[in-house]
Amino acid sequence: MTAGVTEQAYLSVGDLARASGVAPSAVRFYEAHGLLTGERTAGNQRRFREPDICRTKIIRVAQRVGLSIAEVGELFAELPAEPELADWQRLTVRLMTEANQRIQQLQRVLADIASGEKLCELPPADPDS
Amino acid sequence: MTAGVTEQAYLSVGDLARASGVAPSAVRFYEAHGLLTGERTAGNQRRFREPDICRTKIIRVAQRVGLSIAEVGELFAELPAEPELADWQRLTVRLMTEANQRIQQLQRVLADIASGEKLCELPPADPDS
DNA sequence: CTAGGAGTTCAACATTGGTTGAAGTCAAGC
DNA sequence: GCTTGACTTCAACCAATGTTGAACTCCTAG
Repeated sequence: MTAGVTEQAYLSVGDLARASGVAPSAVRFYEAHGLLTGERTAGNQRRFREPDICRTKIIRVAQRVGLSIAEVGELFAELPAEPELADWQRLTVRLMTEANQRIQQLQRVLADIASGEKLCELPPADPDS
Repeated sequence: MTAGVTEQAYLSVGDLARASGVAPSAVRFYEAHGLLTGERTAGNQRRFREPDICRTKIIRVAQRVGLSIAEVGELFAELPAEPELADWQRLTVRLMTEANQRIQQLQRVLADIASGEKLCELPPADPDS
């Protein structure tokens, strides 16, 4: 542990990983892809802030929705430097919209399957034989 | 074209690809992974049958549902050697069930996001300060 | 001050679902 | 019987999403 998380608002890679339920390697990966922005200590170690726990959890949720890392990046790109509650809320609304769209896509697939005799005609009983 | 598809029920890779809307390389890929089973001509070329159009279309639909190639393989493994209408229907029912499960998963994600203050506590206003 | 856990970078590997290219073969029409 | 397009195999490559390992540094407690 880097420091009592409750005392200081600084999180090492491991702290953030534990707090948000991902592997440390994933945290580094997300930072490398611009989803998280770490400051560095004099000794070149990453130090995150509590909102990064939020960001990391959002990444996981967004992935469950079906977004790629790049898409999460676009989402995060709309956040201001110091996001406020309203900003996070807008983001979650966008996520929910996305989720609903994926649901609708699946429902279209369902409809396609249901009308599926068109997809899969069995050899249509040659009228000549 | 290998032969008038209407005259003979034999399909080359290209015939099957055109008929089911995938690339020839994808057809070979599916065969290599056991989703399609081709006979061979004396000259070592693949020859498919009309039900393989059906199988190929099902592969695409299953992928839209979110199944992996391996999962489609398991699905196909339950088909008898000469599937009848009822067999195909059971398969499509399974696919629709799968699709519904994915929809439910997305709805759980939606619920998780909606209850999302838990996910993303903003710095919770330290009571000591 | 030193040991040991946690951090660093970088490269390689893994998986999924194919595509692409090279080098060579088949088949069908003229 | 030859040309031409479609076929064959095999290996390499692509993108996404990380994980793993090697080699090395940091930092904190004792």
